[in-house]
Order: sequence, then structure tokens, then C-alpha cells
Amino acid sequence: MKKYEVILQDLEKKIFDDIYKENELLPSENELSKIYKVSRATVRQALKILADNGMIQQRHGFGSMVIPHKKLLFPITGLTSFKELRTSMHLESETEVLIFGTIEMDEKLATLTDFPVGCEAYHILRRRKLDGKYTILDRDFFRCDYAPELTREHAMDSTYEYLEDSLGLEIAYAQKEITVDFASEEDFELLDLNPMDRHVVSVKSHVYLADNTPFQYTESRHQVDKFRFTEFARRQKR
Amino acid sequence: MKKYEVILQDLEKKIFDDIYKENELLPSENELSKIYKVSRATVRQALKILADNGMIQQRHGFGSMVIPHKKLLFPITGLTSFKELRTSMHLESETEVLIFGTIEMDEKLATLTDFPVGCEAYHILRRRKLDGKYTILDRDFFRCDYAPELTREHAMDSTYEYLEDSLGLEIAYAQKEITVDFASEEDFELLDLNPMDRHVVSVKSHVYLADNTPFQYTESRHQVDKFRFTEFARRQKR
DNA sequence: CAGTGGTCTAGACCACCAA
DNA sequence: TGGTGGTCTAGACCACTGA
Repeated sequence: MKKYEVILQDLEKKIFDDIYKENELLPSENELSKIYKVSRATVRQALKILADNGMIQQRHGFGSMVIPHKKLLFPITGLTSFKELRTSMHLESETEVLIFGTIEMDEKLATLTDFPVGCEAYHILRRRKLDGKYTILDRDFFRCDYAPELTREHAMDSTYEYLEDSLGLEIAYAQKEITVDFASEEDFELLDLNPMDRHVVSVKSHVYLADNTPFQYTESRHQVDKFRFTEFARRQKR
Repeated sequence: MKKYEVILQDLEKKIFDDIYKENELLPSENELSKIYKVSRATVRQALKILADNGMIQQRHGFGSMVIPHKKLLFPITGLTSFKELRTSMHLESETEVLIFGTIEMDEKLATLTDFPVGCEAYHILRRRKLDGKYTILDRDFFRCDYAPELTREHAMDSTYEYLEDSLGLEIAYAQKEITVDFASEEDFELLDLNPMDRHVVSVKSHVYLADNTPFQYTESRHQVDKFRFTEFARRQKR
């Protein structure tokens, strides 16, 4: 493990365990570099990540203050799969695989997914049950050439676990879009929507590998009253 | 201007101007440090920001590749005010100030805004017209003790310009939450909602200053079919 | 004022990638 | 294997905060 990762995890744990309390200062960078016996640059690398994740607020000439976090619930900033979400929220849930097949990208699908025309992809439709109600419908496209031998069983469980741990794929980043769309016939058919609801929340994601290959396209359709998205955002420098 | 900022802006411009093209590599860090006559660490500081903003993808042992960006529309990651949004989208718009007053925080309001009980705050209600329709309703609370002499005129224009440029307030970060709520009577009264629509998209933000003071609370209510949120997200390291 | 974080340098070694 | 980015060091100077 890298030095800055050790420091990062230690600081995270101490913040979580209230050794460094909300609205109080961490030891100074010089002190931390003595404590961990590393250079100040290494300490700063760990602190930068804490700041990016909204755990501390660094102030020039003053110190690094712990941002209050106890009142916050689950922060979904970044790529978060349904399974991670479920476990972090401690909710009962079930996943049902409705479609598991492959499909070739025609012009229209290629534009949607950002895959090349003619590329073969897995097409997976999954339904998620939360608190006994069908709440989320996930449609996924994975490129076959990068994820060979993906099975129905992987789809039931966590696909990402298989892709990252077993195949060693490096998922790098995603471009997401959240909109509110009209509920389709399929939505009404497969989800427990309130008949009065005309809309669902749609979360569309293009997912890319470390080499910029478009690898996955997902659309997630949520019952409107069960949807919640939170974000920690730092003010853009101008 | 700091050296890394000069490099950052130069690289941004060259990416935007297609001198460094999509899916091609930037010069290596060693080359860049020769080009700009700085240390490699300074180059890396600029590259880190480009990577955070989704402009490049860095790969160990390979190089920094320009992420395709031409197909992307407006990215709203971070704190983006209505005015910035409007100008970046080149949309016609108007702002109307419906309420401009002050209010003292009782127990309930204090919990909502995260301000201390008894604290005095500006209460501003604004309506935004897009393409001739009333589309967005913004309710703002600003702490009076940090923003003295905020006027109706500031509210008509950009409040952030006044707060940051004139008052020198350092807005640091925000915690945002997006949900779909039932449209209230007020929403129906003040917005051009489709009578069939029962919902609006609600974006709630707590905004904090550099010293962690809760300074602003905003709720923004959007006509569902006009709402769109996009995000660039890097995969969490595990 | 002494102490803090922000910027920057000139090195070093390593892990990774493509050829 | 040579070049790449990732980590790390030991310094330096500066700008900012609070007392």
C-alpha cells in the first residue's frame, strides 16, 4: 500500500471515529508529516483527497477543518451501482433479470450507446424490488468484445464485481444525465407505478474504460417518489 | 497568476481549439515541463485539474489522452447559478423577484437551513422565465450577518457576483439534493405547469463559506420536462 | 508576529505500457 | 527496453490567518 493511502485511510478512520471531531482542526501538515514520518507533499496528497470527497475544508493560513458529516445520509457522488446503494442503505431488495441476450449495434443503437456500428453487445433488462415494490428498471448494454462470457448469474449479482475483479477491466469514468421522462408502456407494465404518475426519473450513463473505450451504456428508470440524488460540490475557481 | 494556472488555461484552450485533438495524447509530462520551463510537479498540478474536470484521461505508462467533449452539452457539475446556466446555454430568460424580505430563524427554519436559531436571514423568492414560460421557482435564504445590505437589485442580477466580488465572501462548497416532489399550490400558482403534472423537480442546496459557516440555503423548483442534470464522475478507488 | 497552507523546484525510484 | 505516468523526498519561498 502506498504511503498516502495509509495516511488517507488512517485520517478517514479517525474522522469517522470522532478522534478528529466535526468543526475542529486536523494537526497541521508539518505535524502530520512528523507523525507519519513522510514528506509534507505526501501528507498533502492524502489531504487533497479528503478535501475532494467533502470530508475536510482546507483554509490558507489556518488549517484543515473537519466538515460536519453526521447529519448526512448516503452520498452518491460518483459511480454507484444498485448493489452498493442497497448495502449502504441497508434496504431489503431483490433483483430480477427480465432479458439477457445479445444484440448488434445498428445506426440508432450505436448513437445511443456510443459503441461502434456492428459491435455486438449484451442487452440486459433488470428489475429491482425495494420494500416489496418494483421501483427501478435498469437497461444495460455491455460490449461483448470487452466482457466475454458474461452470464445471467453475473447479472443477478454484481456485474461490476465480475468485470473489475475477475476480468480486470479498469472502469475509469462515466458521463451521466438525469432527466424526468414520460413513463413508457413498459414502465407501467413492469414497475409498480402509481397510475396517476405520468413520469419516471431517467438516469442515463455512458461508462468508459481507462483507455477511453465506451464500454457500457445504462438507462435506469426510477419511480419518481423513490428517487434521490445527492452531491457534494466545490465552488468552481474562476 | 500562478504557473500551474497559466499551464492549465493554455492546455484548456489548446484542447478547445483542437490543437490537442480528441482521443490523442498530450505531450508527455517531461515534454510539457520543458515547454513551459517548470518542474514536472507543476505540470502535474495542471493535469490533475484537467483530469478532475473530465477533459483528459491519464494512463500509467502511456500518456494523457483528450476525452471526447464535442458531443457534450452543458456540464453542470459543481455550483452553477441560474445566470451562469443561462449564459452558457445562450437562452433568453428573465428573472422576477416576487419576495424580498428578512425573516428570523425559528426552530423549524433553522433545521431546514442549517442556520442558528434566532439568526436573521434574507428571504428571496424568484421566478425564472425561459422561452416565454415560467419554469423555475427559486427560494433563497441568505444570512444577514454575512451579507449586509443585499438589495432587490442584487437579487435581480447575479447575487453571487455581489457576494463574491463586492463583499469578498469565499463560497467554498455545497451539499445538494435532487428529488421529485409533489407540486405545491404555490408551484401551480406561480409556474406554467402542465395541469396534468403533479410533480416538480426540487434541487435543495446548503451552501457553506470557506470557514464552514452555513451561509445560504436554496430550494429550486423546476418544471419536470425542462429539468436536466449532467455529471462527470470518476470511478471510486476501492 | 509565529504558524499555517499554497506554490514550486530538482531531483529520485518505481510500476506500467508498447514495441 | 525506453519512455510514460505514479509516488516520494527535502528543501524553499510566499500569502494568508489569528493573536
